[in-house]
Amino acid sequence: MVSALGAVSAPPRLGPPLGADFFARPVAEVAPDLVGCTLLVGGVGGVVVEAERYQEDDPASHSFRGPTPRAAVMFGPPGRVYVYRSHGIHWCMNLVCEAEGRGAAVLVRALEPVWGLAAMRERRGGCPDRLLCAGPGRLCQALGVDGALNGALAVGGRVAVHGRTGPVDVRAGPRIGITRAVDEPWRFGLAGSGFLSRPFPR
DNA sequence: AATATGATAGTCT
DNA sequence: GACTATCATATTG
Repeated sequence: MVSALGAVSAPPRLGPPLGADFFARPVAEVAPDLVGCTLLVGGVGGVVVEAERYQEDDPASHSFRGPTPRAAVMFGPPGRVYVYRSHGIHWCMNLVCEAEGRGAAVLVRALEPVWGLAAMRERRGGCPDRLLCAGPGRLCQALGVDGALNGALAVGGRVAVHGRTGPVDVRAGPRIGITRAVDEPWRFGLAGSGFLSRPFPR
């Protein structure tokens, strides 16, 4: 399918539902692998076009200082959702990776909106479609994600992740909005997507 | 197009 | 008391 933007667009079908085993791997593998997968919350969502990797020995990660009350979910079992509030205003959504006891997760930064467009447009107040889910705070608003979802399963039920339906060209670059470990190329994105929070340099 | 700024509240030092 | 894994709007070139 070709979107109105002419950008890479997802087929209107779902790959196989992913189980906890997908997330029970090193976050260095899961983060790039997640690009091209489909994230649904209550049947609303789309294709992951941008994600960032965070891990325990990473000074930019909430898990860096150990399992504080906020970061506890990051140290829990893989395949769960870690939601935190950013700058007092926005919610941000992560998918917990690696074995229980390891503080690793992938921040979902942008989706290509595909399913539940009407609901997303309403929640986002009628902004242009390419900005519906272009950023971690924006996509949480579009999908109706808030703190109540923190710790919930992401492998069935209200939150589900489905595998890719075709080949994917993944780019890597430095993460956004952090002040430590700024040079680590741990942001991954779908090459050429028009739904990124920011483009990747050529 | 690039950069600046204010909103706003939880978390950690 | 300082610092955010942000976003929308405003301003400047």
